[in-house]
Amino acid sequence: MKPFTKRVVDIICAIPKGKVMTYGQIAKIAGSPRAARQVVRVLHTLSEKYQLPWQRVLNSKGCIGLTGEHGQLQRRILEEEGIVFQQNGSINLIEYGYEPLHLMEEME
DNA sequence: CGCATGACAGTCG
DNA sequence: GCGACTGCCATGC
Repeated sequence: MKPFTKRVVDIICAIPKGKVMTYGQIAKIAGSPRAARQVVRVLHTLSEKYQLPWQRVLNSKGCIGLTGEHGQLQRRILEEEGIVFQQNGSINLIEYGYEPLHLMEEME
């Protein structure tokens, strides 16, 4: 596990219940502002090996990237977490977006 | 070792 | 505000 990947995992695990984060946000905090793709890969790779809260990770549009059954499942889980979806099918990042500022302080 | 890819993001028209 | 293009970086073949 590379440092970046580990960092991403740590950040994702740090997301509290009822909050969500975007791939770009996670990537930026992890140390690579342009590594949203790697965050995606980490989720794909580790979500089945570890118990990562992948359902709390969304894209910059505040919407789930999946449209299949996994997407439906993710949406259902988020609703269980207390998150309310908007009529456009996305989530209000202003309210549910999680900003782990304490992690950024450690970076400094 | 080089090419292709990916649950994305940011910018441009 | 939305659709198309490009950038990024690790992983897989």
